[in-house]
Amino acid sequence: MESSFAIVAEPNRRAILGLLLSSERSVGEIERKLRLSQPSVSKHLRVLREAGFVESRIEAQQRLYSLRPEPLMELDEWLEPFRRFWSKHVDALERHLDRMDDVEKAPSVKRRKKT
Amino acid sequence: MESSFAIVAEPNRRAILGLLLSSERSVGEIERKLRLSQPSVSKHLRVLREAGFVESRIEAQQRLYSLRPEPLMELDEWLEPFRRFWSKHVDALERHLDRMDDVEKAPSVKRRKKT
DNA sequence: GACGAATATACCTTGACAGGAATATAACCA
DNA sequence: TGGTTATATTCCTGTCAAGGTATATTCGTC
Repeated sequence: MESSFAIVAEPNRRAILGLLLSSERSVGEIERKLRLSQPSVSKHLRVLREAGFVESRIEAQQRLYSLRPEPLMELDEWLEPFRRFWSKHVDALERHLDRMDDVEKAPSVKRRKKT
Repeated sequence: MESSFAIVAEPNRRAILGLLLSSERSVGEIERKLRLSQPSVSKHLRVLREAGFVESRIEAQQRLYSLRPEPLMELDEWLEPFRRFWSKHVDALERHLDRMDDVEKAPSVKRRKKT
C-alpha cells in the first residue's frame, strides 16, 4: 500500500484533486482541462482511487470521479505536530503572516528578501 | 526546484523531520535513532536543507540540524481548500472525529486493527 | 450485432532516485 | 604534522514510476 504522501507527490494528481474540489468530473473533462493524454488521466485516477482519494460512479459510458476526504485528512493529521511546532516559533509565523498580508492588501514596509 | 510534496514523500525524510520536532540533532544522532547509514542520512539532510525544511549550524565537528517551518506551512496551505471541502461532508467528518475520540478518551474497547 | 464514444489496460522506454561502498573533506587533538 | 572523529560527496546499481502508443473493454445506438 502506497503512502498518501507519495500519491500527492505527483503534480498532475494534485491538479486532478484540485479539479475535483469544485465538482465531480468525467475522465474526458479532466483530460481536456489539464491537457493530459487520456491514458495518463486514467492511470492517475486509478492510483488515486486505489489510495482512496477518489471514487467513481458510472453514468452512461462515462465514469464520474469525485473526491473522498479520508486520505487528505491523514496528511493533515501528519502535519498537526508541525503546526504546533511553528506556532511556537512566533517570528517565523510573523514572517508568514506578513507574506499573507502582502498578498492580500498592504504594500508591506519591507520585503523579506534573502536578507 | 523540487516540490515540497516530493520531499516529504520519502519515509525516512519524514522520520527525520519527526525527530527534529523535539530538538535539533546531529547527523550521528539521527543515524542511530533511525538506524540508517551515515551517507543516507547526510543525503536526505542535503535534500531537506536545499528544500528549506531544515537548517544546520556547526558545533565543533558536528552539524546540528533543526527544523524550519516554511515548507511545511506551504503543504498546509495546499491542504486548506480540501479542509473546507471535507468540513462540508459532515458524515465523513463525523467518522473522523469518532476515531479521534477513540484515541483520546475511550477505554479503548478494541484497538483499531485492520477491522 | 456492428459501430462509435468513453475509458481502461498492456507493453515499452526512459529518467529519477534511494541505497551501498568507498573516498573526500573538515575540524579537533596530540 | 599525523591521526581520529564527524560529516559530505562520488560512483555505481537496481528499482520504480510516468508517459507514449497501441489495444482492449464497456456501454449505448441504430
